[in-house]
Amino acid sequence: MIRESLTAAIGSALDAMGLEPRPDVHLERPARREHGDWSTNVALASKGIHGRNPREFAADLVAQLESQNVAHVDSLEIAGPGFVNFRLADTWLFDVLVDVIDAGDTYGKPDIGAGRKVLVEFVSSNPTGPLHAGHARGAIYGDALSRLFEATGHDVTREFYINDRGVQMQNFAASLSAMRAGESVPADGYAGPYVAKWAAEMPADADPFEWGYERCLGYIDETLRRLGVTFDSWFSERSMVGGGSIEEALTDLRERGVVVEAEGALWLRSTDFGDDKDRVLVKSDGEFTYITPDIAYHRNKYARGFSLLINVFGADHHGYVTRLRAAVEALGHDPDELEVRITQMVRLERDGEEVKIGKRSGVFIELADLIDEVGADATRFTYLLQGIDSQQTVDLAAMAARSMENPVYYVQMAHARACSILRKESAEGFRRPALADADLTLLSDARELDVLRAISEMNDVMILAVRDRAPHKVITWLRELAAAFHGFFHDCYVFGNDTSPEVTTARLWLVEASRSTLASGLGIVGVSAPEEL
RNA sequence: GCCCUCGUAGCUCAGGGGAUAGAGCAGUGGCCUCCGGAGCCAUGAGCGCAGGUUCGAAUCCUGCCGAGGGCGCCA
Repeated sequence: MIRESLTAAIGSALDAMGLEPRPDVHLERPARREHGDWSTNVALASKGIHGRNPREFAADLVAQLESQNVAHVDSLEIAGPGFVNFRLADTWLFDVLVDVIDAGDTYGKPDIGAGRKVLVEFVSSNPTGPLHAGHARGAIYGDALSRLFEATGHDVTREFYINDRGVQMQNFAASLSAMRAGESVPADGYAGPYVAKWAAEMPADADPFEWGYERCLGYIDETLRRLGVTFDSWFSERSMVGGGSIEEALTDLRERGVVVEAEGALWLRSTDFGDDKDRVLVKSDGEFTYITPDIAYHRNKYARGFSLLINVFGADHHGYVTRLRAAVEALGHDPDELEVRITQMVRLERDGEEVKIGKRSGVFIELADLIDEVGADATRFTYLLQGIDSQQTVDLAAMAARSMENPVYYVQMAHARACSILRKESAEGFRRPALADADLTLLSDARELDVLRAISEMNDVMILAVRDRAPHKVITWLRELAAAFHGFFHDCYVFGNDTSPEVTTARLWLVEASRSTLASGLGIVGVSAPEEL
């Protein structure tokens, strides 16, 4: 690949110049085409090593590179304070096309993980009611991140932690019972319409706790599946109570001397590990606080041999992060292996009016309703448009629109158009020569080359997206690729009246490569790639 | 009061310490004998404020202002 060959060429040029120690070489795609196809700032960045004027150093570097006759490189120039810009022949883009066709679905997916075991915990909502729209961001982000890890060679486990023990579950069961008996729900109970609906379904002899638990979790799973989100593992909090692992965690903490008894309670000395106050583990009434099973849960995660733990939390739980990290550190684990990603809130609008979400607000939008209204693909794509660090505002009508202004439709349309051209190829009975026999140099239109340039960026985008845990970078790139393809589609007819068979052949291979890359990219974010819309 | 995230074009948002900060929508103006005009092209407008680090800052650091969220022996 071109990045590797250019990096290697610069490296050996630096060696030939006797630069010690050899600096890291950063190659980038300049924002402006006038600055060439590729650019390196190494003459600037290594000023501390060579101590020379960066432009003079760059001149020597260019001379070295020119003597190497690097493949595809047309010309080199020094620009600005000391950048070295590479201007490449279009032939490098034809290699990209060949790479895509050869690699198929594996194109642009670097093996960064080398099988590294990653646990992604997300959603983990209480099994006391349906998922609502507020859960969508975490669900979609967690799943897309998992897909991104998988696509880059990681061994991913998606896990849902079930808080199936404690006061909330008891309130929920009590509410079901009361509703079933025609009584009003307890003061701290659940009163949403779904409770009445489920209570009516509940058999008279059912245990409301167990029945409600199954009913609710089944519905959560069903809703998530409709979004294309499936979990490999459902981890029950109750399972730890029966198995004694909470007690083991407490014993472990005691032996490590990081707990203290005071005021009738057992406290974790979390201030020793960066927390701003110590936390109660066992209340004076003998009950655990909510953090105690969680400590045991995370102790279990480490014990299962994952080398990276990722927790996706909503912004309303961010205050919990410090004490959780303090707790795992108190257990002697490396807190750097635990990464907590916080998703900021999403404001849903309809006609400019905020649509309220929240179980207790009366008019909450169930996630299932959202999927009904806009569809799984549009929901996923829209929620992934932006990074999770920013609060997001989305309009339901815009999300559901079946027009090119809707980014999900725009990208899927590019794929569908590619498919329509390939269908036309069959319909016309066109006999396309093998790729090796195609003359790709006929792809000389700026539109054609722009498509190849966009395709060529996939590998770099994947590296950055997984490094930054940022699936939205894949989305941004997909939109650019789709834009390039639409431009090509508009200006370069594959079966035009005055298109020669040779040009048709080259363009068909370009269409094939585009279709493959679009489908692959959509797969990484979990959005379908229909052949027709 | 303390902690977290954010502040970029009229709106929704991209932006890897690099060169003249990008895209969509909205606005204005162009372009339809042919693969889907559900489109394509052009055009105006912007880094909250003030310092600092650096050859170079939207990006890193500090302070201020503004928005959202969080600070329990609740989960």
